[in-house]
Amino acid sequence: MGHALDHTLMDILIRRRRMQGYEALWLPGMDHAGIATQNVVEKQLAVDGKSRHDFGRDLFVQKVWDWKHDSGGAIQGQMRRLGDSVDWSRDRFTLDEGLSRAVHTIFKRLFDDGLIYRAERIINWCPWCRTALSDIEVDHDEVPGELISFRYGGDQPGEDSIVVATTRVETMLGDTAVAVHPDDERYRHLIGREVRLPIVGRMIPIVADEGADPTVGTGAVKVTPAHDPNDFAIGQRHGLPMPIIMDEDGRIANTGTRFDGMDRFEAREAVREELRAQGRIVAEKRPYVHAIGHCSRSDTVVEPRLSLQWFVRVGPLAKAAGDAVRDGRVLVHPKELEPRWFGWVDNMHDWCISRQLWWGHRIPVWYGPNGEVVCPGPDERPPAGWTQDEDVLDTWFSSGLWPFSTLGWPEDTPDLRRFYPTSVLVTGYDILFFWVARMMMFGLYAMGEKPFDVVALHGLVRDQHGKKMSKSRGNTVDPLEWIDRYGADALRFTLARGANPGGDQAISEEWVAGSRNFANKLWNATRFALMNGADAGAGLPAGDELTDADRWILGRLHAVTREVDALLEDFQFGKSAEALYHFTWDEFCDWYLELAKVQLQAAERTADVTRAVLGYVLDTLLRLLHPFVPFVTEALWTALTGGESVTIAPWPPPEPSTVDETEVAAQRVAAVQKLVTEIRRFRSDQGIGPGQRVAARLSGLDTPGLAPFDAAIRTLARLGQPGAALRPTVSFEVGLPAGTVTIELDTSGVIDLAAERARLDKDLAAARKELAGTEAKLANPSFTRKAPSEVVDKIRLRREVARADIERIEARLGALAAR
RNA sequence: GGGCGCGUAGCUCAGUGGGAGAGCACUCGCCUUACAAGCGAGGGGUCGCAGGUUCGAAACCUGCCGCGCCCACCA
Repeated sequence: MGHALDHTLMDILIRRRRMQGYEALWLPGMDHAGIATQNVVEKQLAVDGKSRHDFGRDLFVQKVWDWKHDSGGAIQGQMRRLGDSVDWSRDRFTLDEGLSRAVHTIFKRLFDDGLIYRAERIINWCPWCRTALSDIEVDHDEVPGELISFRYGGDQPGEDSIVVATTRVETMLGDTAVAVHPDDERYRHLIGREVRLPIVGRMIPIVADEGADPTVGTGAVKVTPAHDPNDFAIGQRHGLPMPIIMDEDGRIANTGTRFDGMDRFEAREAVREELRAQGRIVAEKRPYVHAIGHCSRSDTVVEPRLSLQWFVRVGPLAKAAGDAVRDGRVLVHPKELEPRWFGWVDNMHDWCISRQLWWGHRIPVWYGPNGEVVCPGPDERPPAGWTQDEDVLDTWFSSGLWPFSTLGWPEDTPDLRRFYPTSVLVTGYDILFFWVARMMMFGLYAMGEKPFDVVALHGLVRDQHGKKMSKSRGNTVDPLEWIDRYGADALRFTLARGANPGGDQAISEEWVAGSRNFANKLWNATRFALMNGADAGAGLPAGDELTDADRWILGRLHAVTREVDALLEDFQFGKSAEALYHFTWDEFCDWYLELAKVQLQAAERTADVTRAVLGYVLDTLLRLLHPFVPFVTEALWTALTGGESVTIAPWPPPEPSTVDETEVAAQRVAAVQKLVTEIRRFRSDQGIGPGQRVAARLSGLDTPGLAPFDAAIRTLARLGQPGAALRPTVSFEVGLPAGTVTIELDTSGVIDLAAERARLDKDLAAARKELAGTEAKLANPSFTRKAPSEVVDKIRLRREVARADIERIEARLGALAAR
């Protein structure tokens, strides 16, 4: 689902840019783990004579790298599960040639610059995948374990002894020292002496090392240099032996004890019990909850292990990646995620890039018969008889090349010159370090320039309760199922609507159904417009021919256009989708279309103007919605305009057209909405059926300028014309900012007095509350003195409205009581 | 241990100094000639708790409680 989100957001940006006249290039790629993602390159279309129409579909170039074969860990995992029935031999697969060349090229450059080296280090080893892992491929989870304290030495009376503690007892088989802090008075007398290592029987020294923290545990720490990063550092400082006591599968090995061949967890218990039998255990804490590393792929507990691996010296690369954001060349959006970026690039360990997998880009280093090590270039041949390193590269090593290798690097291609650096990378924040950081480091290093201007990060797609989707939880959904049921547009609109920068989104089938309903609404609205001769080619009529309703919807349309423009420039997908949703449904469909129905019945010229406005608004609206709802808008827009495709239609310009007086029009329409809603409310409270047309006299329409809306109000509120013989049995008033309208109805003598009283009581209570609130504020001298005058004026107006409402409602209630 | 963030309607979430909002869910009434995947009306919130700043706080500050994520070689 995350892939669907990437694609959706990216495609929204792309479609808008193309409609704006940019040449936009979308570079999707399948990375090793099957994560689909993409990048966009956009450049203002240059002066090569192409009109906007010329670059319709065929300039929408997509380069799809089929990297899915390059999936070391994932395929390795599958192989294990499938067993040996599949032929997984290395030469059954081929790597993309261009990518291999790019990988080789950058490896050599880094190698020659001394930024790649081979060394014996403690690395994270996954005994299940049987490979080294980089730091970020390890997840730290809290698990209940045990903390065992036990005694070394002291076998004979008077013999030196020292108590150490560990959660991994079995590692004691590889201990080569015990370390204490040099200033620790408790152990000063022991420094330089030796104790006998239980079970194994070797004598090991007690060394003084700053790395031992006197405040932790007993202050004495056992040292297993080959199986713990701290201990490795201590071992290096003191020149200790570093025996490896575990094989690649995580079994005890080469200790010369009976534990050899035993799985590490099995050995943990066995060694503990052996120590217990020897009476050495002085304390046991269980459960002892502590964070331990798990392989992010197989969830196996990772084992720190001394081994010979290849590393990237990340110092200068990470510094450059941090600086690019620090000095503003690259924008991390939203900005709140910047600290996360800096925290990482500024404290990065060297990157272990060698993997002991059978699939992937092999490390381009050859070894000679006398220990020579060379890295020949892609076009060079290693000396005959030399052998290539068996290890392959971390998948993220090749992924990091993506922004430029997809454009042809290392060749100097026109694409590369034109489109690098790219404009924006859209991806989830969960991949910031894995991938974005690699691209930044390699882009800055290989190209000498940032790979993108903006990193626009979105969040994770979660289930309807905000829980992370996972196979084990069983709450994953297949986007294709929803697409089958509700359409691709519905899924896309849902994802776009929920996408707030850097924020996770909960998604459920109900949301998708709601989006489907929206698309359906849009469809029906357009159908209605077409049935009534909406004319998108007529152009906008002159201002003085427009009704207030026309002016209002046009003003709103232009406001929404500007709003959506601004929001999309800021990657606010959710808010732009929301703005379009509400404009379409709540304003265009619910009100303008209803008002238009009346105008279409009016004089011929008025009807024609309405048809032109309908065409104009829908044409614009469909173009605005196109990036969000591409398929439906394509069908509707081509039907409406007869144009070739909305994908190559121009994006609506932000400038409002020659519509004036929208402010007055907006006020009048707002008054109509209030009036109609109040009449409907009265009807509803009185139990007058929606289909029942009731004759009514409206008075007071002139003052708020609503006289032209008389027919519209009657249609919307289902009121009939008052015949000469109308004898109103009931009347009520609606207070509007610019005047009060009185409605007199003939309800054939039937009126639900209790309901009417309840309605008025409720209004009265609200008005009294409003009056009390506003009066309290205005009675406060510091408010009138310190608050801005426009705020004070607004409160005064509200107070006056409340007073008028109360007076009117109380009079009505009084009249009611008299009956 | 460090960093970031979140607690607003039943659920999922917007709102970030001046009248508490959306979608879905819920109640009532409607097959009203674009749409029942719909229309109309309505109910529902001490905006986590406590202080503070301010004329005014859901919003800004401090503390507390609860939750989440990322980073981290503490035995």
